[in-house]
Amino acid sequence: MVDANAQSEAYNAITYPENATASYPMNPEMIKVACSNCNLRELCMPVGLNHDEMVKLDHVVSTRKRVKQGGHLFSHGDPFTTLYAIRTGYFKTCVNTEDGREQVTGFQMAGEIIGLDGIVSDKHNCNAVALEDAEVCIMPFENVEELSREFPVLQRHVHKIMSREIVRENGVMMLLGNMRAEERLAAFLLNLVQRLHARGFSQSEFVLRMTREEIGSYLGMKLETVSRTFSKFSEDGIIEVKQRNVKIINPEALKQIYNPQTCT
Amino acid sequence: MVDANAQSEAYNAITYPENATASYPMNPEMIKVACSNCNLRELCMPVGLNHDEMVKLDHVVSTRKRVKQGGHLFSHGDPFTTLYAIRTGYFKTCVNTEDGREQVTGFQMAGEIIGLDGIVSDKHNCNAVALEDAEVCIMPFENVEELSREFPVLQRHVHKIMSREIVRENGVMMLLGNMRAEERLAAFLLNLVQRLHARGFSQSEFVLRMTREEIGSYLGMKLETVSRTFSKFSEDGIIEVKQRNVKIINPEALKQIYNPQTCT
DNA sequence: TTCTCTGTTTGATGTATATCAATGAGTTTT
DNA sequence: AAAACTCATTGATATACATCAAACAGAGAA
Repeated sequence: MVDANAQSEAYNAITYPENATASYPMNPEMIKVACSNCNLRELCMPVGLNHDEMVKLDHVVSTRKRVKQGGHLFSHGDPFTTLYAIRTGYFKTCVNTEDGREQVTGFQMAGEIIGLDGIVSDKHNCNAVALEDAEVCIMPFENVEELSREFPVLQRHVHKIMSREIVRENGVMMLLGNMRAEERLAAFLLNLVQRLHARGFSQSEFVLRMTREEIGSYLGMKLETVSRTFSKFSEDGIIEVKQRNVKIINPEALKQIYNPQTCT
Repeated sequence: MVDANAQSEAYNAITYPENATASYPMNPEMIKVACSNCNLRELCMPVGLNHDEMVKLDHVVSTRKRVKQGGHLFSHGDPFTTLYAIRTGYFKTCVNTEDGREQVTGFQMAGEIIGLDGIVSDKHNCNAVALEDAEVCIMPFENVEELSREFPVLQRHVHKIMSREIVRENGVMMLLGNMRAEERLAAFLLNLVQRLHARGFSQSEFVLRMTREEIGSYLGMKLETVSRTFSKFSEDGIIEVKQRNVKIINPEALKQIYNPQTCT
């Protein structure tokens, strides 16, 4: 029903120098990189730069780094030095209570920026875990700030990224505080499909990268409730679900269930 | 048991030119202002600036504005042009669903910055409502960005403020997604008292500026549950409550109830 | 193939919190 | 001072979701 690998591999096709790792013998996971010919540019970098500016911007990103499925890009308490732009793969960010409860605070995909939580205290305040083998661009925050002072358009872009994250979290608070299970899951699916569509994927079919438990953690419900709500949607003919393969049959019905907040 | 007005009036004592409003005849709510002698400086501005830098920073803040209790500092959809630093009074920020449900996304007090939600789309994405008569400093975002490019210390400060908001919201997501009513209220009270203490108020006694319903909206529970939980804490000898007056008798017990996340 | 493991689905039952309802306390208006 | 209003408290009952439990499905490993 859905090609399980299409989402990831579309971006694995990006080329970079074959000998890149050779210049960083101490860390084979580090890879040299240039934004100016990255096809995710519009997703993670400001638009409307001239050639000179693009060349300078290349210096923001120093190298790349690979993270295996289940691996931590960073963990709570790690010193913060850099932001990361996701190139391929999916991540979750999460915080934990002392007694081991986990709250997923977001799912991130290609082109999205991760690590903003670390700026305030120079330490990361959450964990970033790869949901599948992933590759990120390393953007040392010193560089970002330095170039931001030089390029107002980059400065504005950085501010917008942070503001977008604040607004996104406002929306999650609304979900968690005011909405019922069906509304939460509808909102989640609509958001996911919208972001995938912006990356050139189908508006209707996709593969979930996370478990029912992780979805539940994000949406403040138990995995059984997530599963039951999927089944309910399926019985109602709104979606087709088979394990992690999802096909949206009736997006309008989903939108109706998710009484959309005026603030989106 | 608690002096209901102390919190507000402590900051009303700040002086500013008596004839300030006269220079803005078109809008008597606008008041000229200087940060360099504002006693909230350390709360809303970076520390470690020399005299010249301070003078320049004064230009970030153009004027002040008063908002009456219940008045909107800004509303969802309003064009975004400026950040606001709260000088006196308390605010809530909230978002609404189409069908009228409200989610309070935060309570803000003196020295805190409000309006970051507007940067991403040049429109405000939430409402800011004064919980009591309030006064804010207007900081046109153009000015903030311009001076940020000039002063790395201000730039870093702005980034930290935005990052802090992201981390705060992560914590609220944890509350809403994983915690029970008692844990939520304990966390809320501890956070409030900590912020008030940082402003020179008592660590134990304070006056709530918001209704049970607003607390409930913030914490994802109904006003009756908020009230019952207050009563429970009171019966257990952890706090004393009378209407909006709260006295914390046993802060350790509160901390124990609020199984603190490792991420704070 | 069969075994094992992890993740998913579905059913039966329990519970924290919501809902409905009435009373009470403070504050402002008349 | 009484009336009218908003906000808070408390009780009785309802319910959405959690919890407990068992079966099931797909992916690797032996």
